[in-house]
Amino acid sequence: MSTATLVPVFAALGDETRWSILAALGEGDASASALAERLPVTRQAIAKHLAVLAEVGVVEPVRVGREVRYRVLGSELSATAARLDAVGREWERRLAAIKEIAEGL
Amino acid sequence: MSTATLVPVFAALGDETRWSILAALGEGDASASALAERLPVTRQAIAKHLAVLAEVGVVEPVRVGREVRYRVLGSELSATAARLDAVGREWERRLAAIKEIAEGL
DNA sequence: ATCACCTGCAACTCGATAGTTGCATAGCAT
DNA sequence: ATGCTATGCAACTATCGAGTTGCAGGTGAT
Repeated sequence: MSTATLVPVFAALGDETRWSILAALGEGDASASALAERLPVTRQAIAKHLAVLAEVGVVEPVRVGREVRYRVLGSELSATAARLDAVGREWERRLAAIKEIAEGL
Repeated sequence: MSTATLVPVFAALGDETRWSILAALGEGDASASALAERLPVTRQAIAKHLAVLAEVGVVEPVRVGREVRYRVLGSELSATAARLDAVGREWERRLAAIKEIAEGL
């Protein structure tokens, strides 16, 4: 995956409310309505957040009868982390190389 | 570090312009003015972005005479990646445990 | 000393988005 | 069939943030 698709994931993860939703989902799959009972925001707001999270693949909708439960995809977070780590290491490598050139080694 | 400090980092990384700034800095430290010559935004906009990035520790200001150059701290990105990976793995672990209980194993 | 250049601060515009309320729709249960 | 509950869609508000212009203050060089 390219960094172009990486940025929206970070944008999605850059919101406290979404993390509280993810934290709640960490205790088991839940629907927007169920989450709304535990969080201080309305169901519609949560539904929007879930849509954002689903869009970037951090969360996955699962139909159960008439309700739609959401599941956290921790593997996606780890995959994103792996890409970020690669970027960080690459930058370290390049700057180290530049530093060496600057020092005339 | 807690996830409370993690969120602002993701918010900072959830912007394309900031990534273009980071990419430019990857070719060597540079000041806001220098970056403004290479990017399609004004110096002040870049200065704001650099302030955001510095605030979360992704970038570091270095005074060189009358100018302020910025350096990317790739290690910070890797550290953030490590924390995100830990969160992702923890979620996978918890959901796997819940699944086992649900299946009566 | 003066000029050129870089940084810093403030005020403003504007688009995106978090959040709300209201209503319509659809599926389960009795 | 009817009522309860869940989702979906739409319109609206308000706040936040990205970007701009303008100007003041500092620091280096000649």
